Amino acid sequence: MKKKVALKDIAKELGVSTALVSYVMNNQEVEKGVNKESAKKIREAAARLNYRPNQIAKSLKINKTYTIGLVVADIAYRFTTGITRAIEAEAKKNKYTVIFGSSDENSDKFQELVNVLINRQVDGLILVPVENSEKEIELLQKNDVPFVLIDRYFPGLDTNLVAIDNHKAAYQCTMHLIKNNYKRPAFVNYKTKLFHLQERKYGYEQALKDSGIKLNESLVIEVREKHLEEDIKKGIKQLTSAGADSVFFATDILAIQGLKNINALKIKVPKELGVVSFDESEAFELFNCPITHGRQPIVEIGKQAVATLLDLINNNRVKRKIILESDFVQGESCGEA
Amino acid sequence: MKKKVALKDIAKELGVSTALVSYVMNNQEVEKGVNKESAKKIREAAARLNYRPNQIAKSLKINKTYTIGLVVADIAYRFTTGITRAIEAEAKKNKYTVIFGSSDENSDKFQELVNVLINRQVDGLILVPVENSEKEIELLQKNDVPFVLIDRYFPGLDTNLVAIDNHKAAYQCTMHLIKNNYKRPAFVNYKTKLFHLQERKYGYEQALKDSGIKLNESLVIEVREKHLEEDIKKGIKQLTSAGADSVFFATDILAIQGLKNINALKIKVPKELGVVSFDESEAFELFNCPITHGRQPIVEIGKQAVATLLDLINNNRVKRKIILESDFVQGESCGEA
DNA sequence: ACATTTGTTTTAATCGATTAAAATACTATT
DNA sequence: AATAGTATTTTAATCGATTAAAACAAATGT
Repeated sequence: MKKKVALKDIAKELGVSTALVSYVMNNQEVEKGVNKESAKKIREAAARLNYRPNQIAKSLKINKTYTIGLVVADIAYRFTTGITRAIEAEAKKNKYTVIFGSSDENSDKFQELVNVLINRQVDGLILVPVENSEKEIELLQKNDVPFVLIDRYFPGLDTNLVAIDNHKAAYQCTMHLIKNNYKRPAFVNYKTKLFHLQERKYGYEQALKDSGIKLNESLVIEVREKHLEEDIKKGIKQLTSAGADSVFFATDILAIQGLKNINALKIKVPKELGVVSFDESEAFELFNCPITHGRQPIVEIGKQAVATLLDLINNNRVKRKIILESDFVQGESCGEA
Repeated sequence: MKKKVALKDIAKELGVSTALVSYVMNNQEVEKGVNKESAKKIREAAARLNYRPNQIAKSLKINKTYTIGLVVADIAYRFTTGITRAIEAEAKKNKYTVIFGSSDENSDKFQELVNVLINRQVDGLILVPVENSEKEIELLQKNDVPFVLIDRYFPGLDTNLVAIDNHKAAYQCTMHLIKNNYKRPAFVNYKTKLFHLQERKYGYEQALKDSGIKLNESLVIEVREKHLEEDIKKGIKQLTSAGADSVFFATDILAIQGLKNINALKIKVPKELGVVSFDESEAFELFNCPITHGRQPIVEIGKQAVATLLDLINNNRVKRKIILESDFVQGESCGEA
């Protein structure tokens, strides 16, 4: 790479000091009372030499990088692409850049990523925490690193967060099945300790309870993330033979895998099996019928997360637990009501 | 944020110089002949004070950030999630971090992203160029910025690149239809100047020619990216009424939208219409039958791109145009052969 | 003529690391 | 005790910016 042009080079070229050049390059010519002629010459020289300020040197001096670190759970999730877009857009509005990494639901990788980002002096972090990452989160807290959790959080930790009311959302989805006259709704979830997915389970259970339907353990399927395809296949078979008349998938990924198997078994949706999913997927578009699903306000989550983080960074000691409502999108996969 | 612990703080704590601490923190104690006792004390103090090296200060001094800038075309593409994963993994093996941004197929945003990354002193760039970004690419070349183009490139520009043989891939896909006795294969593509998509078109045309099938303009659909849904809908109607017996979609996104419409029109695949796609999508899993498609060697593209870029960065003046072969995945959407 | 004011520019320290070269502290040898 | 040799540590410049404070220059007032 060609040697880069520095402030010094412009200064030398014109026989002025670097201070003057710096003032002009930062558009402080008026405050600092730089002669108009000089400013013009400096600007011209900068353009001529194709000067690009070294952001790193600047950051070192001002102790601020205007960078947000974002750690997502898996780059392949639809939630991830959405939230990344939303956060990038919102950050940009505030002149921040986003550096981004995916933990792939692995707590070691999560920790490593967080450390890399901190070493790169990001001004703050937006995190989608993974299973077993509480310790790392606590450490961040202890070290006063500005951060906001999104999508997921730990009820035992008093952190800033932006998420949705998963209990309510799941309750709503399950209730929708029941109201549409399904008597034996099954539930497919990950086998996990993650709070937000536990909440979805409790929501499901609460809906059954409030409707006087007895919880049937063989209608609750919990699959291992590492053995998704295998476990889902078994799960769908189990719930059909256990007499489920409908199923609520806790995530879009689970729904896709589930529907794949439902297709393979030639089970008709919604006639033979009602289906509700939480979160949607592009894949749903190719299914025989539109899938009814809960929908997260992704853009809003991104906005709130960035806003909260910037407040933290600017030393406004905020404490915010923002719980947003999710939408519900009526499809044709479980009746019309 | 709590004031961070610097080298100086450790040095002061122990009453030694920063040089000594630096040597130990970089595991150069043996080369630099640091006393074992001292090294131990320094390490302990670093741990006790929770020292985290300031990567920015280091980068400024050594004039290297160990960072690769990646600009993708759209974060929602499946190609993007795959290539990002592959590049991140490969970069990590070489102790590089990836900073990443999405241009959303917009050349202004592309240019802006490239500039942000350069100002942040990335050591090099991996770029998926967009329409009308030639000028920016030429500028990079003129300024000796190390970069590698992937997926797409400009035949008029002599740059390092890693891509696939799109002509051949499209030829193969089209030929597959013809060999399976389809006489009137249609082609759905974006309306674009992008070379790689033009190549796919030429591949389609060549296959027809070599099979003695006359090119029928009304079987070639070109949709505007900004009006995808609208144009695809019209296009599918057009090609069916023009008597197409099969269709080759130039990308997975086009295929999804196309199949959605094919479903809506209750056209049976493969009986009434054969389908081949280039690139696959998770969505295909929910279609009535597995979709036959060309597949890019994404991991390999990522590996080669990183390898080439690192060679460039390390001043090995390489010139590489790596054109990889794509695979072909047999489904059931256009016969069995 | 000198002090004061206003306008413009420079000086020099600083951010947190790295590192070549110099300095200092030991040990061993004669 | 002087010298040489080795081991260990410190000094100080540097990367490319920022910025408070000092310096300089020209214009104005008395």
